[in-house]
Amino acid sequence: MSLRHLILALVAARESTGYEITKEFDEVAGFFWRATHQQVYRELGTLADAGLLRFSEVEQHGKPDKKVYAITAEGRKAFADWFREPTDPPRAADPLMIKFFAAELVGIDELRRQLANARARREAILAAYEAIQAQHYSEPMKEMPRWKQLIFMTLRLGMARERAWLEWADESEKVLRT
Amino acid sequence: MSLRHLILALVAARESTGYEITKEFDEVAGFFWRATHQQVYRELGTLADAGLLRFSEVEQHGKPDKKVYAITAEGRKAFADWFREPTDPPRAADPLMIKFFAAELVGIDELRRQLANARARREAILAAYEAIQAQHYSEPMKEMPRWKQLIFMTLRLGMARERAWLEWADESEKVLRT
DNA sequence: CCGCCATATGCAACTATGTGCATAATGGTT
DNA sequence: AACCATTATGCACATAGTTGCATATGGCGG
Repeated sequence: MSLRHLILALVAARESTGYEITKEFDEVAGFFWRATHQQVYRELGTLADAGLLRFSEVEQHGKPDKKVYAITAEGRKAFADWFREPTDPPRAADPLMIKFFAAELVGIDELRRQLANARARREAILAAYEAIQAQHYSEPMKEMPRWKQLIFMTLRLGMARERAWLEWADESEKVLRT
Repeated sequence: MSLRHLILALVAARESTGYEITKEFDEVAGFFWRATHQQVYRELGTLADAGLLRFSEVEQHGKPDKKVYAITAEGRKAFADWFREPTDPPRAADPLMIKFFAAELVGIDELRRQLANARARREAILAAYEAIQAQHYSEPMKEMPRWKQLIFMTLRLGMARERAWLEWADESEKVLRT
């Protein structure tokens, strides 16, 4: 599992509570990774049990108490070990492909509608990425600190992916018009 | 779940046994979808229990007996209903992005190695897709029957995806060299 | 004749992820 | 006073997917 390692990395970068990590996921959601607060709290618990994280309970006034998690030496080692292992390219299973595969059962018109719908969603995603770029990554890459370049490259992958998909959709629409 | 619907579509296209469907998955594996034989047999059972498929046991000589599954009217309807629902674009979570995100914890050199490794795998995948195209889809698309066009488009998406990734990798390698 | 391969099906256990619900403090809104 | 939003954490259950093991027939090569 990789969520485990992403949380490890987030906590390594900055000591955090489950709530804060969940918010980070919500903000970066889509162009990188997704996780619900349940998943986050559960993983934090598992990681703490395994000794890869430790936490201290912090009392607050005006807000409920919280648990601040920090990475341990063991956690750092586990992360580095995982990092050095080669990563399998993720399988990209798109249910829309099932619709292509089986379109003749239901009708090409309906497939066209499904494709148009998927296109609209993808266009919205790309627009959101472009807005993030315009807002946060408008300076030339050479001027960014290394950490920012790296995160920007993850956004660039998201954009490249959506653009490639949209070009494919153009081609598909052309074929379906015939 | 979508595997359910893919199996429904496969059985609708041609009455099949679990074994045959598993082989279809192995052959199409990667450019479309993946499933183990366990998953396939389990889904077939579930679908039959739900009345979306029915099966007849066929005795064979020289080979173990088999169950041949066919789609029911209910199954056809369930598939069509699913088809008409809009599909969420799948979240594309790539663990390599975690490595970009957290590279400074482990070192940029190691990230470069990981990127080179991922590139090699992606290049192999693209080469495999291109081989499939050369072998099975070498004629102009206009000359293909509709069903073949549609399946070819799923392969084209796989190729578009890998090419986009490789272009992104070029860009990333350039940035990491600085 | 022994082991391997292809055909054929399946259970059990585990991991991963998603959905729904529950709780609790405080401050602001209607 | 009732309700909602924000901060903060978590259990229980359901669904999806993976891994390991089990079983059975029969042909083929060594």
